[in-house]
Amino acid sequence: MSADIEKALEEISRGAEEIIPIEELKKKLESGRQLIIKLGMDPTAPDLHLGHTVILNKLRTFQKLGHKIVLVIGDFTAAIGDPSGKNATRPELPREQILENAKTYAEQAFKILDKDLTEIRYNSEWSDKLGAAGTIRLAAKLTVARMLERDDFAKRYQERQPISIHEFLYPLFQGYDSVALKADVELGGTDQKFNLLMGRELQKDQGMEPQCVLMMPLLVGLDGVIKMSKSKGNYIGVTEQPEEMLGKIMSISDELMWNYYTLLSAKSLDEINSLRERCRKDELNPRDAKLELGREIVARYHGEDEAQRALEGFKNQFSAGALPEDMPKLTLNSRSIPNLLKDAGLCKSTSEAMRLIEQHAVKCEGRVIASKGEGVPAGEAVWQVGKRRYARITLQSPIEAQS
RNA sequence: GGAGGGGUUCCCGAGUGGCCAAAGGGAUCAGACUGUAAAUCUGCCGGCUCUGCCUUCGAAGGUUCGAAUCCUUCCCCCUCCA
Repeated sequence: MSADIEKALEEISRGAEEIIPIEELKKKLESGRQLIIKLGMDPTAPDLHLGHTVILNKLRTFQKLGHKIVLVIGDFTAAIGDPSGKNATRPELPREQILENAKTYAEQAFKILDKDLTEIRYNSEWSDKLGAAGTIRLAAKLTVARMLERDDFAKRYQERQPISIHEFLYPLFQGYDSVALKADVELGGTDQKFNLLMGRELQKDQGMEPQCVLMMPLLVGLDGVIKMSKSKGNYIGVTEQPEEMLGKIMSISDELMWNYYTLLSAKSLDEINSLRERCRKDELNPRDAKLELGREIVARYHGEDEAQRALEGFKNQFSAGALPEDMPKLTLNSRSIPNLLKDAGLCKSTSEAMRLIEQHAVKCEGRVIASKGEGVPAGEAVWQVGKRRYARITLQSPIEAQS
């Protein structure tokens, strides 16, 4: 095996949970031809977050090696809803919603992928043509026993949770995508193993060279417990502002930071291990290691300058206690402090504002507001709620003190 | 088609006529401690013109001085039998 192939394989394997079978992948790479790399996307969540980028980064690796990326938008299969890792049947999505989601998805994916080297396909293109007869032929490829081996189905079956027949079809259609595209490699999360392997089965059945399967681990969300997902609110979106992004990365636990380093950073494993070792020996404050991770990730989506700016802002604000550089500027005319906070969007409701005032969480020009009945003179002032919410508010007329 | 179980505030889950804006836990949020980390402790945890008022317990009606709790109809979910 040549040194180039060796290097490519190393790059591809990095951070991967599992590659099946690695020998075949080696052979494919050695063949020298342009490989077709497939990634299926279930267009249910339109906003891309760092969790999705783990796999997109891997696709980018393939792209850099000159291979062809095919993003398969599962507009057909979305009508089924991927049962992977679910303990319940998924709701069906309306068609327009699917297309809308897919569009947003693709746009955001191009923050990472080279648009010119990426092909986007919709799987309804070939799946629609199958028809009822084709679907039955497809369904004949797999036995119920095999299907029930799947962990998620097995679990649901055992727990007497319902499994709809159509959910059995999902892996088959996803596998059929690989047949239609003649995919060489398919990427996916570890929860996709069964579906990914189905592609191999069906391709073999068609007398094709079966695809290799590369699985990436799921990225854990900000809470450090469950996987990153929009619906759980524990995510960092790729379109988020630099400050927001950096702030969120800084709020993850130290332990999670190393996981993020492995899956998201472009640094070599050696570099990462060295950082880790230095933290362990107290030569490096874990906070600084985290700042470096944050800088790298912000730079990826917003550029080096923006990252540097966010980094400085963060240091000033939290290490030196300064005010953030840009905060919302508002002109208001409110009748009491709770109303002011609500009007400014710093609190959801006046009730919440009152609670926060009682908890000494509200500051005006750095001074803690002791009572909701305090008077406030007209003019500009910086208001702060908690550690993160700020606004520069110009008050048109003074707020009278109340008892 | 038949039998049974269930829908409670962000989530889980108690409550079966007044003491219920609704126990307990979780999540979030805030305060203390910090490195805007974790852990820990404390508080808050429907809304408002806030010592009071208004809206919430699947939906709509009804009984009652008073209903999340009782009655009627409807909607939805689940289990078992076929």
